[in-house]
Parts: sequence; C-alpha cells; structure tokens
Amino acid sequence: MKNNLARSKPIRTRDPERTKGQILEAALNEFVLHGYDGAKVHQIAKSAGCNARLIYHYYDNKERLYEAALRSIYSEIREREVALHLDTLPPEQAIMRLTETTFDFFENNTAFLSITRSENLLGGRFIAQMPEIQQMSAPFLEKISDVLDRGHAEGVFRSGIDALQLYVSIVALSAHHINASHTLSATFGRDVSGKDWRRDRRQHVLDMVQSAVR
Amino acid sequence: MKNNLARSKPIRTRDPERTKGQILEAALNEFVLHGYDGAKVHQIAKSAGCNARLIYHYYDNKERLYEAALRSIYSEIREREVALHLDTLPPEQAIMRLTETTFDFFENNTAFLSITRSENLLGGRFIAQMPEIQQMSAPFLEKISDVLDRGHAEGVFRSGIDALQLYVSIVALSAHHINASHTLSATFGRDVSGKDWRRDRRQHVLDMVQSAVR
DNA sequence: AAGATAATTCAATTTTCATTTACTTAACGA
DNA sequence: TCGTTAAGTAAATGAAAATTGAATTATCTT
Repeated sequence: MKNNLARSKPIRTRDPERTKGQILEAALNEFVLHGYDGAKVHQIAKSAGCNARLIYHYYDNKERLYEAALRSIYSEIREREVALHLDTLPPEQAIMRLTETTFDFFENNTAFLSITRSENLLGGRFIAQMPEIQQMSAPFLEKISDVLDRGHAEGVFRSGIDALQLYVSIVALSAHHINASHTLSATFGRDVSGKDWRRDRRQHVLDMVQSAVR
Repeated sequence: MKNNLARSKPIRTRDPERTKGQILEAALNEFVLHGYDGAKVHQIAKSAGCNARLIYHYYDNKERLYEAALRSIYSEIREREVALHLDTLPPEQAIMRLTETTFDFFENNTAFLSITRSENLLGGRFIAQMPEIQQMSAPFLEKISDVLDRGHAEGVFRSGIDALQLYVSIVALSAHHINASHTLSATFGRDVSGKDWRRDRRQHVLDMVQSAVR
C-alpha cells in the first residue's frame, strides 16, 4: 500500500570509488573544521552525501577514517615540495622560493595546518604509526642541507645553519598567525587574517629568513 | 543495618575556596591534555578529587568552566610580560630578553600553548567574548614599539620593523616546535622535544631575532 | 537471465557523556 | 543546641553520537 507511485528515494547510483573518495574528502573537511573529537560521523556522511553506515563499510571506524585523512594530507604537501626543484636554483633564490612556497601553501590550504593541529592535540597518536610519512620527508631535508652548503661555499650564506632548524623556522613563521589567528586577533585587536596584514606578514617573513641565512 | 562500623566515605572536609580552586586547576589540566571536546567533566571531577556535581555547583556548565580556565591562563602570561621592564634596558638587550623570556615561558608552561591551540580549534568562540584580554595586551605592544623606536634612533636597529609582526615572529619561533612537537618528530625522525634539540633551538631563535632587528 | 556479490539504506543498539534530581550532612549564626 | 544554608554525594536521566543488524537492490559474472 506504500511506495506505489513517486518513490521518494533519491536513487543513488552505485560507485564504490566515488563514494569512498567523497567520504574521505568530507572527512578531511570535518576534521579540519572541528578536530578529531569535534567531528561527527553522521555529519561527515551527510556532507559526503551518503549514509553513515557506508563509512563503516569502507573505513571500519572513525579512527581509521581519520588515519586516511591524515595520510592523504601529508602526501599532498610532500608532492609539492618535490616539485620545488631546489637543486636547480642559486642558493639565495632557492631559500626564498622555499619560503614563499611554504607561506603561500599554508595560506591557501588550511587543511594541512588544521589536521596537524588536531594530530598534535591527540599527542601524535596516529602519525606515530605511519612510518611512510617519515620516509617521504627525509630526502627533502637533505635537499635543504645541500642548498645551505652550496650557499656557504659560494660565500653568500653564513656557516653553521642547521637545515632542520631553518625549516622549522620557516614553517613557524608561515604558520603561526594562521594557526593562532583567532587568539591573536582577539588579543591584539587586529584582524590578522585580513588581506592587508597577511601581505605585510609575507614580506616580514621573507625579510627575516633572508637576514637569517646571510 | 549498614554502615555501622568503619564507614567507607573519605570524610571530605568542606572548603568551597579550595574545591573551586581544585576544580579550576584540574580543568586546566584536562583541557590542556585533550582540548575542549576531548576533556570529560567526570574526569575533571575525579582529578580534582571531588564529585562531578560540584562542577555544576561552582561553574554552571562545561563552557563556563572552560572560560574560567582560559581567563586564568591569559592572566598569567600578561603578568609575566609586565614584569619584564623592557623600558629599563638598552634596545638590543630588551629584544633579546623578550625573546629569551618568551621562549622559556612556552617551554616551561605547556598550558598556555595548549589552551591557545584548543581555542583556535574552536574558532575563537570563547576568547572573542572576553574584552578584558585585549585590554591586558595593548600596552605591552606599545612597549615593544618604543624599544624598536629607541633602537632605531640609536642606530642599532634597522628601520620599519612593525612591533606586532616582530612579536608574532618571536612567538612563532618559540612556539611552533612545541605546538607541533609530535608531528615534527614523526615527520623528520628527530625528537624535537629532547633537551639537546631544544637547547639548539633556543640559540637558533635568538640568532634569528637578532639578525632580524639589526 | 539467474545467481552472486557487494553497495546502500533504514532503523536499531550501545556507548558515552553532560547535566539533573533527590538526598545527606557539615558548618555556622542566633 | 537548633535550624538554616550551602557543601557534598550517589545515582538517574536524557540527549548525542558511534557502531551494528538486517534487509534491499544495483551491478557484475557467467
């Protein structure tokens, strides 16, 4: 007696790949927005346009889904870094380009910083289980080290700069005002997420990195 | 027929001040450890050595309790900054002292950075409602600005340094490796929370700030 | 075209957790 | 010392949220 005419179901066509992908994308979004504990499985399903049960079908549970999101976000940033080709540039240009790229990447991809923040809040519980992430990063650090050596040999860089320290500094300078935009804005009464302030910040960071290596 | 001999209750003496304080302290700890969503009211009560009902007795609800924790942590850092007396030092020393103090403060007080991280994850929902925090911070920024002017007049600092940019940079350089210690350690296979690395970091940050103002 | 597989849905079920109800009792002033 | 008030406890409530059971049906294989 029911469902005879005008069936109400949306008639979702089947496509596991698409579904799995949509779930991952939606999950990334929700984790970015609310962190691990703040993100809700049903909301992820809704935003992926599918049923919550499917999340368990494809990813077993919330933790595994989070791991997948974490992995995907790290792949992305490392791919970018590989594309930099630091070794083909003169030392000074290489460092400046690294700084610019890093700065711009964080500004345009809130996802990486947000997920990183969430992961650190969790005490690194998940990333510690992913050896592949470390393997992606080691070669990158070597490239920076090479640039620094080259610059020193050419007499344009000071000596004794540690590649990891420098990279952490570049990330720090590029990330903090984004990571802490709300508290900074509230504390100092200036909108640090505004376009003007960010442009000034970019220049300030570039100046700072430059005078640090010279 | 029950409870005749050897009563099992711990006989807690009454002391509203103490209880209220213990709750706040425990709350701070839990929020630091797990963020707002991750912290559990019952766990806070347990860690405060009291009944969960008392949290509602003294703080109405979880949100108010979090606000109280947030306020208390910000008071602390501003008090420290006032105690710096930047105006009594020669410009270079003043900036170095500010940097050292900031660096050491973050290293020894994980609470501030953790709460800040949590608050930013929440989109600044709570701090935006606390105008008193901004009022605590404005005078501090002016002092930095004075130091920079003084340094420029004396010919030891370069011109055109913005006080807020510089302060954000000092905080960024001092905080990022703490905020992101788990992801950094996992990514680069170095324990950035170890004593050695932190000592090196301190020197690196001091060098960087110094060459930024000169 | 039948049967198998697995994608998908809907509606539980279970868990977790903030908040409340109802009660007990210590402290304190009159 | 009596009675009021507020401090404190134990257990329940109820809502939110993660997870699962069981049925449905699209798609693929043969």
